[in-house]
Amino acid sequence: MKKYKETTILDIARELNVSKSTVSRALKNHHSIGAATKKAVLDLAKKYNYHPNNIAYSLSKKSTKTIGVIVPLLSHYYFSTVISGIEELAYKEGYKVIICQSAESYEREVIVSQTLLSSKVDGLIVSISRETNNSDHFKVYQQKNVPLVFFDRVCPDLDVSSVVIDDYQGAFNAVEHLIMGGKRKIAHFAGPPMLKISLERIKGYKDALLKHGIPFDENLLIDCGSGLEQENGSIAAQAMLDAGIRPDAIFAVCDPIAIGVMTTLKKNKIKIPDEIGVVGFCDEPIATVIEPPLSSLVQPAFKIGEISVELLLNQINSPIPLVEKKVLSAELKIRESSLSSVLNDNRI
Amino acid sequence: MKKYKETTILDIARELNVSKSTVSRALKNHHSIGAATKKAVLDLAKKYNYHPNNIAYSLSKKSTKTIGVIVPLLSHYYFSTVISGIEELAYKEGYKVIICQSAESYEREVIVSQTLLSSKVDGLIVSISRETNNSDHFKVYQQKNVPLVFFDRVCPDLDVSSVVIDDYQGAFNAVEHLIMGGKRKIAHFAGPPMLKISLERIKGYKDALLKHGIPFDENLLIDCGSGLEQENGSIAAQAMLDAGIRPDAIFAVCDPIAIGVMTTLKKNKIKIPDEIGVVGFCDEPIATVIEPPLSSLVQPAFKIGEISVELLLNQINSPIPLVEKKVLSAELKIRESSLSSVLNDNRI
DNA sequence: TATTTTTACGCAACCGGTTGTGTTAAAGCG
DNA sequence: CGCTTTAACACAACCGGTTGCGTAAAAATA
Repeated sequence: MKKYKETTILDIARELNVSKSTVSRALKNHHSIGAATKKAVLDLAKKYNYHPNNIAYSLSKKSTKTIGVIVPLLSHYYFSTVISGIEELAYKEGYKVIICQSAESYEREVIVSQTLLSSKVDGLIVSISRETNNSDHFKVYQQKNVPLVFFDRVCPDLDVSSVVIDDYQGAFNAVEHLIMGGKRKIAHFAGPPMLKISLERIKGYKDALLKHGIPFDENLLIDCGSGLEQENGSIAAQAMLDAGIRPDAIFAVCDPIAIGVMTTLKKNKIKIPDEIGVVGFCDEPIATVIEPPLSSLVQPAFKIGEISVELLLNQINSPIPLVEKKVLSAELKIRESSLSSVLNDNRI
Repeated sequence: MKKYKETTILDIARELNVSKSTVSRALKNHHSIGAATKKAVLDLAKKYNYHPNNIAYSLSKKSTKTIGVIVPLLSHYYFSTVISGIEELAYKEGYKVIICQSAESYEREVIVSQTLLSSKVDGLIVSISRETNNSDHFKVYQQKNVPLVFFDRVCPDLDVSSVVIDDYQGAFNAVEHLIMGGKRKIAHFAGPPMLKISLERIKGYKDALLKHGIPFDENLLIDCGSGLEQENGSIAAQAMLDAGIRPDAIFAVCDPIAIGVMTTLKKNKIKIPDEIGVVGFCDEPIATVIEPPLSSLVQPAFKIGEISVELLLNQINSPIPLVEKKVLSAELKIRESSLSSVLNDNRI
């Protein structure tokens, strides 16, 4: 499309027989500009529908007033909620937000992080893809002193600000809740070992068993493959049943997996929660809709977004490098899927 | 954070005793640069970890190679899928994507559209908020000749490129399907009248009734308030039941509403689909998980995203203004929620 | 060998803002 | 009334790239 000639500061200056700097200053109400001049400039700006050129501004100020965000997938309720939290605070502080998805691909993550770097974002908020096991593309940020905050999924080898939830404690509580309900043979459908959160949740699972004197059984630690989707849960659950493994409860690394597990269990006419209780992680909206409603660990997603921005701004405004790590706790929301009928009998 | 001195094209030029332009051209493999010089430049660029400054590039080229996207909410599976489609094609064509949400707020939509304009996006793809009934903020785009594409939710008073699905036909098919299943007293839970899609779906609903000789009943056209969330559906459904209105089928303007309706029906011990059949619109993933699985109209969301980019690029590359309107059809996915037991008897 | 091409690169303007440093005339001061 | 302030604005450099045009030397051609 043929380009439209934007009216610039210079156009206004010429028409008013003043200098560029005068117009620039008039536009931002600088004190050293006469009232009459100011009015003339403002009027003309309105008349010509003047819009400042952010690009030029950014180039001269060396700041874009923009923060970049990279998430694995937008289509997860959790991530889109975090983003809402990020936007809320960012806009309030006069920052724009550029959102990118890595689509759970390491390669794509590298590309968008470089693009964002070249676009000179003032800071970056990231939750890494599940494939990512190299952090060189983020080290460049550190090298160039551009503020970085990780949330939820962090790079274990990077010492940067982060806000995560206490996966260990969350997992521990979930499993203990199942034990309290009289469950003894509790399986864990685990996430990709690449992600620290997977490992933390496994640890919480094991420690809860340990605390209650239940020996850890290798066969009950189920690998869901590389995916975190419903399908992976379904397949893994069927495989488990086919292998003759029959737990009395399942703690899944995330809700989609839990949902997949539940559909498979129902298909196999296994009663939830009586025969097998289920607990998920994340509390996606779907958890309340499935039958029976799924117990899950609620993560304060919106707050995580806000805190991420807060930590980022702290870095942006700090004269020296800053590293802050926040840990929030996930709250166990008990619904029917884990409400064993023996619950009351076994409660301590 | 104290700013890190980025190495620029000029730094490299000085160290090599060549001019800026030579370095610039060497970096992009221009033919008029000697092989030795090229290599020297590339080597030094790598050594200093040079990253081109996109801001400067954009300023001089008057093109940011960026397309803006505004959606009402990221947390809807439909929208995030459209975005994936947009990103896919955009990246392939060398464009970056900036995603913003209006949060279904007119005010926020105006702000982000202005921000995007100042950021000099090369084009904008929009699905408007449900509050929006003024299009001045988009007219500025037209005025400045920056390409615009609407998808799904369009501004009725703007003559611009758009890609929408055939809401009328979709609704018609859904309702006819219910009629074929023997349903006669079919209610429609409608969307906000601000949105054209709501009106189209109402029209399809009415015409399907008409075709099959069923008189339209005002009382069966239910207003869900301004929201499109599950809660709105629940409330409206309960209100309907409380008013003594008892249809034998419900066609909901979207899946969340349908889900809300279903939960209320189930709470009232009404059997789905035997007593009341339900059909939604959008085919969110949740539709397959709820019990019984929800019949819905599948929108080719990913494709809608791709086509939006295609239409946008057509404009960007066209010497003259261009307006193309694409209409895709939604496919009815029949699941249990609308599979009336009398289906076979009544089929024509 | 004289002349034309080609190769390889430099110069400087330009994109649209911001900002430190003048400069001039009016106002304030003792 | 002479001198210092202050108000109001102009100049020009700068941010980091791109690009049209000019030019000198080397290569090709006549």
